[in-house]
Amino acid sequence: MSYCILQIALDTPLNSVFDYRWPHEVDAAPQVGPQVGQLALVPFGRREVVGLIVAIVAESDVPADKLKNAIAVRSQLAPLSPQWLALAGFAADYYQRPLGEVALPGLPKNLRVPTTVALDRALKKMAKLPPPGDPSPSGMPPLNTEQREAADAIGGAVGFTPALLYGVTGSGKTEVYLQACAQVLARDPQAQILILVPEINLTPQLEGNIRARFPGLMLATLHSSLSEGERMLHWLAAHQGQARIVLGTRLAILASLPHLQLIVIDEEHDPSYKQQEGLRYSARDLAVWRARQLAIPIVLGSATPSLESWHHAQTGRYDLLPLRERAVRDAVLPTVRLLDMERDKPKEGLTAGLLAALRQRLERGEQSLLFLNRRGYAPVITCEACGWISNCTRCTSFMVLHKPEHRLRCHHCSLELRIPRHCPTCGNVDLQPLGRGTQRFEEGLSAMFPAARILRIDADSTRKKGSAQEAFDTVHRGEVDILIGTQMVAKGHDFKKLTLVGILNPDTALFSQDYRASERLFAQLMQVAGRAGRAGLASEVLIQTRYAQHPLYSAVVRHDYDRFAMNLLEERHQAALPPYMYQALLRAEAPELAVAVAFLEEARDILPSEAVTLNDPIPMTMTRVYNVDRAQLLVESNSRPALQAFLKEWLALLRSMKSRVRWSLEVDPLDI
DNA sequence: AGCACGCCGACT
DNA sequence: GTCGGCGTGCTC
Repeated sequence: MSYCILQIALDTPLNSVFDYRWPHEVDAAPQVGPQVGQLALVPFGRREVVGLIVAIVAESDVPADKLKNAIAVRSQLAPLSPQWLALAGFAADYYQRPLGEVALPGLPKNLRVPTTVALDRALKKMAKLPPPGDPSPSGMPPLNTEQREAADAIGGAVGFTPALLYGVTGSGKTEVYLQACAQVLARDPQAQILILVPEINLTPQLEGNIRARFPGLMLATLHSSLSEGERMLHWLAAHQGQARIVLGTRLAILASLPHLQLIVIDEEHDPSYKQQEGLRYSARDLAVWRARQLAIPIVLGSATPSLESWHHAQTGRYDLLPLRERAVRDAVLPTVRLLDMERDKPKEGLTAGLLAALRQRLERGEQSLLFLNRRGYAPVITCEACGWISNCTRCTSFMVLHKPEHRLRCHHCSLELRIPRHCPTCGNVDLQPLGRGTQRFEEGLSAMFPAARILRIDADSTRKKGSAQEAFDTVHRGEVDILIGTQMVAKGHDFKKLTLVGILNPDTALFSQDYRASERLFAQLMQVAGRAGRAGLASEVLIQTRYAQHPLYSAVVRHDYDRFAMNLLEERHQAALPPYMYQALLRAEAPELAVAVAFLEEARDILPSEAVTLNDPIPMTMTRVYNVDRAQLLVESNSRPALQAFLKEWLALLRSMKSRVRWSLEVDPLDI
């Protein structure tokens, strides 16, 4: 009996692999032993955990008395492919995290427990499933010329071919995806396709469309609201090649797909492709890397592409596939008009122009949507006598007035208070709400349109599970005249009777510290505007603004993304910002701001570099959240490899500082 | 990150 | 006298 050494990546912040002994017969055939890419159960400290075998070697540098034996190898499961391991390895390197922290959390939880009962049960179930089936599509609608060209370009592409499918709402992007998929599936009887969407609950119709188009194929979905049992089955279906199409959210980019031939990223500009905690990866960027590595085509679709992708399309790195015609039957671009709040003074926050438009829709029995990214009744209450305002005691933010619940609520730490009867500092009983949220608009509208059926949809009104769906169903059944909502109503849903979209207070994003705010605002306005005019009825988008001359709004009015993007890219170029600059952000948090800043100052000076610029630490805009102060340090370079090389060395030094300050690094940050 | 050990305050 | 606070130290 001799042994080999398994090098195993574990889900721990420790930046290394761990060596374990694996006993084996000296002349055992090599294929019966453990293989790279398999999972293994190992003792780790006082626990038993599942890790990933990343290498098998003869000797270990670890002292023999420290080496333990691996307990078991999950040999019933085919190993993850070298390509998959390379993807995880790239993500780990690029985002500067240990391999195990990247590779393991993406696997179904039931694969990572000491027992194999769930795995064995799932494998048995999968074995009973009928074979993959017939890839032939049912009912292919005719395409217009542009759609045909785009579908053929994607479906017929050979090798790494990144393409940006640029088309407004209603230009028929989905049909292009589906017909490109049909070509790929028909060509290779094993081909698998990965389709990513921003949020799966918002695109239930896409799943339906795919199932209807490819009735004989197995489709697997991967997203966070699956049960553990479902997740295991769907993951296995992808891993074993049975699922020919995998539809998922950003986490699906790490799915094991041994025969992947095409990747589709729908709404590629959507910020939810960026993970906002833990490993802060961009599923879109990893997808492009994965496509390059596998030498397969990838299509990024959007009506308002991210500037990064647009830039690549302009410079020829991506093929630009424009859809400029309206292909969807009855789809009409809405007319966008600006309502100048300086001239048309609002009443209850609503201009005369918007009120008239609402009245008209009520008379015609059509629906209206009012969009406002601010929930609650008023963002703050104040005492006019002494100037007191409702600050949160734990955060650098205001306590938001929630009138129906009779509460002041902090949206950052969820602190709740009863509404004070009088001013806490001077005793004045006359406390005034300042500004307007969805609840206040709802109240004002009810008073002005007592006969109208008004529904508010925001995080507060849909707290109960299933209540959001119920609310949307009510709108779809036509039982709502005026819908008022946040973010939540901006995506996905097509309301057939909706002919008016009012945008209530978009101006704040125009002057944000965050240089990406205007890019996001434009995308968001175009997206909400797309909710109207889906059923051939002439429809209008009205934007209430104090800055009616602002070029962003003129671009929205003209539906002119091209020009808007061109100007924005020019600005970014002048100001040396992404996509002309590569960034990373070091964040630190501590009970005292000074401690966090001191840590960042030390970090700034620890590794002098020519190729990267380390800016001075600054407190975050929202400095304090839940009694913790946060600050950040921006690292920039015009060379991605230089930035990467610097970060690797820098992080090793930071880790060795052994500071008590909690810190984290984000590569390619979206919010600054 | 877990999960231990370890040494000082308010409870049955 | 114990339960438990979270400081710090380790994981092949």
